[in-house]
Amino acid sequence: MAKVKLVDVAQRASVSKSTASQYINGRFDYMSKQTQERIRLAIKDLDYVPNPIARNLKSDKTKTIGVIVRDITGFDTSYTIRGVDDYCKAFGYNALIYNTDFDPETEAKSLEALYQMRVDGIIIASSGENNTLIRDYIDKGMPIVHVQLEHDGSEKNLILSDYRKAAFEATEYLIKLGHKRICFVTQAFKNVKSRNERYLGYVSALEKHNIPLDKDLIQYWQRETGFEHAPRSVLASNSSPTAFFTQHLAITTELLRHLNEESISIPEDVSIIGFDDIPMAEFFKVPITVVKQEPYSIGKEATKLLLENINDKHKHAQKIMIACSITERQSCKKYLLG
Amino acid sequence: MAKVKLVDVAQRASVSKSTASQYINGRFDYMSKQTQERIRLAIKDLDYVPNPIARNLKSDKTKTIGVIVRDITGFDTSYTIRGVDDYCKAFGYNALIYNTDFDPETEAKSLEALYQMRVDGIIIASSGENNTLIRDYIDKGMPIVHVQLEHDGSEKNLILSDYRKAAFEATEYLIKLGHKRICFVTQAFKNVKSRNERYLGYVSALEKHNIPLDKDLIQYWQRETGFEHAPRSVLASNSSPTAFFTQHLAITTELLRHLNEESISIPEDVSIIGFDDIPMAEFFKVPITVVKQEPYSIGKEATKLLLENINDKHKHAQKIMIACSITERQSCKKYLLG
DNA sequence: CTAAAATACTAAACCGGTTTAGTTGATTAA
DNA sequence: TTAATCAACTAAACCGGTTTAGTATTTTAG
Repeated sequence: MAKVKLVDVAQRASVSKSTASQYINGRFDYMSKQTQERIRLAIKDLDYVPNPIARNLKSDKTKTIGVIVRDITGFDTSYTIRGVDDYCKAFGYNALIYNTDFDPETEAKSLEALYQMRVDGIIIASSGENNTLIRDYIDKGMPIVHVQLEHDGSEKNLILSDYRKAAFEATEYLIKLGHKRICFVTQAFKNVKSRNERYLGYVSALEKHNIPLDKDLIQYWQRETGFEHAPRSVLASNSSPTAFFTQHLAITTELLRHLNEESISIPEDVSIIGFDDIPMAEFFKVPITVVKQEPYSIGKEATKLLLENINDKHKHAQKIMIACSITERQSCKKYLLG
Repeated sequence: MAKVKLVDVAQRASVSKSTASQYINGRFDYMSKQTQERIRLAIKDLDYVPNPIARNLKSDKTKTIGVIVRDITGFDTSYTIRGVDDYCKAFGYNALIYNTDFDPETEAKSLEALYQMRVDGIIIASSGENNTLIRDYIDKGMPIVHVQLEHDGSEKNLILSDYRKAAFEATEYLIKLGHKRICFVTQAFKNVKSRNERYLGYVSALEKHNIPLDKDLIQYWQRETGFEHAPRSVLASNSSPTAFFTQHLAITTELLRHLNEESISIPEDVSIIGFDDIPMAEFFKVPITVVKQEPYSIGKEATKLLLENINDKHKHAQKIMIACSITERQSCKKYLLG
């Protein structure tokens, strides 16, 4: 590869390495026009390209950040990454992606790998299982920005959707269509504040419209095992919901699959609104109405915040919330009965 | 951040930097057990982590590869990236993603950026507009593997789907359903061999079944301007196709949109088979039958080949083709008339 | 008993830049 | 006239490792 180094340039321009280096870095303060010209020519003639590794060694900066996500092939995730990457490139940074596949151990390993690699900072959509570990890295001086997920609330820098407001609006949207028994389908709350926020939004919409909260309408889903209670049986139960409000694309997808299998029609038999936009929804048998997040903006904002943290160590922590919006499609119908 | 360096370890273990370095690199050949133990402890006590930048400087390797794609948010592309990344991580490499958004100029810039960064190699799904440039980089010693696209055939290392076979099979699939007038919808061939290969597959299936080739059934689509002839008018023309065979997800999508708008039913009015799998196809009004590529495998194989090239300079070039498969859904029906 | 070989290390050069602390000759101010 | 200032550079240290060449001591072979 390119074997031309700074000494070669310096020699050809008949100056010292130091002067050549100054030129490369645009510090022409005490350098005659002729010298500048000579160096310029030498660089051009030799096709010289500075070695960033050597530079980084001295500066102790890598101009690289790490991004830890669950899976880059996720629809929203891929856009978050795009946002991160676009912002990075615009400021001369590179992003290294680490996929955890929802495994906290892989997450911990990724964190350590990025730390050892001495990336300048990390953006993480964390599992919540490694909170102490993450705090350790922050204490060691690694700037870290959380995205998408807030856990115990100890996160200092984070960018997320305004989950509470979004859930409130989605719930109210259904209520205004006449729905009163709305099934809220979520993953176990655990210590995930972002999930709880959605719940609070749901609850406050019910409260505003004087609809009593029915605990049986809170249904749980797990990535590994699916629904705790089959959607069919939930529909047939006493609480007999007229609408589902699913909290993740994965839940929406699995619900749709279940309903299809049971030949339960949407929106005739039950209405659905889901969190997260759906690819190619326009071609669905029933295009699903969703609460759309802004993954691209989240990626951009997260990177912006991270770079600020990297370049200004005493920047105060920030929590930024990004509005969601309802994309109305055809999975919710007016429910006229009491 | 971690300020502990090799000297600190050496000092604490009362050995020289050299010996400590040997230990770090697992060369215990001439080192007493006690010394090893002392160094081991020193590393542990000090929580020492070697600085990869310093290492790279000496080895002139970055343990990083570049990946140039059109857009990481693409469905297939995201899986290709996943394949690349998984393989990379397994061998201690990192992948840097560069999105070009189909712009040859951005592609050229990405190439240059990666070159300047001294990545160990590059995987590229190229536009075909920068072939000479790419050749220059190869000549400068940069290992480059092409994926997904073959252009003038001068590409030495490449991994792609077996387009000809796949197109043959898709066409034959339609023929066996009774279709004779199959509209082949493609981007302009230009010098893109991969597109031509598909065409050849289509043609040879027709030949095998003694169906004359009708040039009017070759229809063109462009990313910026869409269809050259509206699908509606193609259907109404003399060649009146009974099936469409679209060569890209983007084409399939736009065709679907057109047909929807014109209330042309699939598969009643016309059958469709498309290249590239479709996300969430199971929930479509009409789930589309597709020729599925294996983007994940392509990513893996490409990386495997690239790493081989990086570590064995005299490896001979390889062209690897990966089989596609038809995923039968509901967009093709038997066509019984002549 | 002695030379050769093996063991267990270390000093110093090196990777390719950046930066600090000078140096030199010309100009300016007192 | 002479010290102080300034313009235009350079030598050498430094970043944090790896590697080469070499040294001192012990063991083995003849």
